[in-house]
Amino acid sequence: MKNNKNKTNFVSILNRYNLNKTPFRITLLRIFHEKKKSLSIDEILNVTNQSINRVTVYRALKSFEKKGLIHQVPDKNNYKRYSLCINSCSPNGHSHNHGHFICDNCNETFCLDDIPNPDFSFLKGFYIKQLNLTLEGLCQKCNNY
Amino acid sequence: MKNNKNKTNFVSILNRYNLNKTPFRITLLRIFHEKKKSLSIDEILNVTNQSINRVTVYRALKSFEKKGLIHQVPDKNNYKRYSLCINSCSPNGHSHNHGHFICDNCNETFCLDDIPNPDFSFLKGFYIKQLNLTLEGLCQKCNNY
DNA sequence: AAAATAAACGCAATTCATTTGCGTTTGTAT
DNA sequence: ATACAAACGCAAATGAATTGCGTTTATTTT
Repeated sequence: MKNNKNKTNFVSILNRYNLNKTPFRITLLRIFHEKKKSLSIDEILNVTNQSINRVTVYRALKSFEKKGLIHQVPDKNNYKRYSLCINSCSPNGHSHNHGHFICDNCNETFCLDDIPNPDFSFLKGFYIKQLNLTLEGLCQKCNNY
Repeated sequence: MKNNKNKTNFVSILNRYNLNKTPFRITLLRIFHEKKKSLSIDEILNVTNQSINRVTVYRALKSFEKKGLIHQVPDKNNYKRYSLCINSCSPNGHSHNHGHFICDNCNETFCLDDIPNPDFSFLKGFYIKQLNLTLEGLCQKCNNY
């Protein structure tokens, strides 16, 4: 029951974002919701047990991004990482005011949903469209060992 | 006179950071000081009129970074970009509290030296080593047209 | 100041994440 | 049920960054 309900839920999300509902894309959306963190291509492939072609993952991520369902997040190693959009994203553009914490040790990425809004009034004449904030250091788990 | 003085200055900086003083590395350091912004490999090559090999630039940047003279900054397109370290960087580690503004139009990158320090006390248990702040939008020049 | 050693350099070749081409399969709309 | 568009898998291509290696230049030692 629960699974069925969730699946329906993911399907309706894909519907809302005008994305085709293939088995893999439903799975991909579920993975993002379950992991609650940013994901790299390899992390996705590991979860899916390599049953899906790497190129398919790249293309799915790209179309998810284009429709405003996920967004790219910065990564230490200049690889691509994606994270679910919280809100106010659309095919016309992304707008994010949440930051990311990347752990130097385990390489996990955490979304910081509520960053205190810094005062950028000193940037006279600049039009600020988007704020990207990335913290690096040690996450709770790695900091304790 | 002025040029000579500046050159001496760059040489002494390279000395302080234990870097070899080849003609190109002196030039590279000068470029960073003149441009006062983050630079990509291609931007550097353009300034040097392609008179230097691309691989040499990559290696110089890497050794500058290793010694704590420059640091990598995030880039929209996942290419490598580097920026002068303001202070408190060493071979043992980088620590930056300044942010960067990237213009969507002209693609210039501006260092924001004094960001108001946001309050991250809500990140209990996390050890924050580095803060990367990137703003995207339009710079003064592009905003006025 | 010359010789010895280490680092920087240029070139060609390699690596590796990401993208593209294309024929086939699957999802969606008529 | 049929037609059309999008997704898929495979192989090949792209392109930023790295590596190997022989040569040149900078630094250290004598």
